[in-house]
Amino acid sequence: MKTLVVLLGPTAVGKTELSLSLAERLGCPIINCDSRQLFADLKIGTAAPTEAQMQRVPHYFVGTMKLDDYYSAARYETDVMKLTATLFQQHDTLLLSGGCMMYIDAVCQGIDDIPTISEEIRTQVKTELKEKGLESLMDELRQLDSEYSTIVDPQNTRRVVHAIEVCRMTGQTYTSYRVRAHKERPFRILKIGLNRPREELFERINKRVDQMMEDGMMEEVKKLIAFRHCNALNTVGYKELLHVIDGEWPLEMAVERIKKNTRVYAKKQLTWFRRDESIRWFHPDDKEHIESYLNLTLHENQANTTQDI
RNA sequence: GGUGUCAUAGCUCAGUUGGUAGAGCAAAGGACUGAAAAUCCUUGUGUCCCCGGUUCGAUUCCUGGUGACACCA
Repeated sequence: MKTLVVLLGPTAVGKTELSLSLAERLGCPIINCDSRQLFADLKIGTAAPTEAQMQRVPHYFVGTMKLDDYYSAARYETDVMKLTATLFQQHDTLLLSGGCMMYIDAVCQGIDDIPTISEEIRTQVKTELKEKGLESLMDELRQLDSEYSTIVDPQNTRRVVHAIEVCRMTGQTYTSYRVRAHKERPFRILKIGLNRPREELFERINKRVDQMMEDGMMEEVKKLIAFRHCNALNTVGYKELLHVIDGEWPLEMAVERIKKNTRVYAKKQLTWFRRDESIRWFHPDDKEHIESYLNLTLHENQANTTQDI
């Protein structure tokens, strides 16, 4: 039986470093699961694996996309399933590493099969939102999909808009697509969560942001101004520095905001992970226990397979 | 040494004409299915510096400490 080891945890906890040594130990490549490290031009601000690190261990889905490429959790699911099907022919174990909660779930549980919204309908709804406001869209949603309209957060523009897009696109309710069925995977999934005491984590975040600034984060952002309207740049670090470039914020304030927003992001990740009881938690420095846990579980697995034969 | 001002949440401070207190920032909790580092929701944490006095009641007024700051010597 094949096993996908999922290494997850809040930002800056130390996933990259540990993933390298685990991958070397397991003799497998690393599949990135960070929605922003996928973009080629967001190297410094997303703390993407460096050239040297990727030389040590082959990585997939790092820097593979352009800023204006369209991407989604559903595509990620498809891409990863395709990739693992190939890689598992040569490896018994694969390592997926990252902190993108929704992408992890898309791979581990699957995501509903919803048609991709056409550009036409997207702009249509967007314009209506601008002209008539969210309340009016909510009214429409009550008409189109009354069931979802009672569940959705009426203040959350994104959710309301998307539901309406699906209804218009398909002529059916969004609810009818929202089955949330757990998909069976042809491999076993082992989730390893990394976490540290808050204080420790926050200190690492603060230091890492300072380091990013030293490493030329500002220059990185300046080069990307032409792409500022891409969703990929609606990312912690980039959006704050754009305010500096626009002369709206002093640099110092932006750096503080980046630190704060990164802390908030880490908290959100932890909130999401907390409800996932299948995660086995470790301190990133506790390599010994992580490795022995992996050895034991993978070994056990092998023994069982042999017996089955 | 003298005089004055101040002492309230993790920080900066407001306030209570005496009925045990609230803003900003920081922080905490949560939601989440094709934009997810996105998007959205909720929450005030307190020996009101300490000992005593007045009072039914003191964080508030008074005496005395302690500490910080300013000015004068």
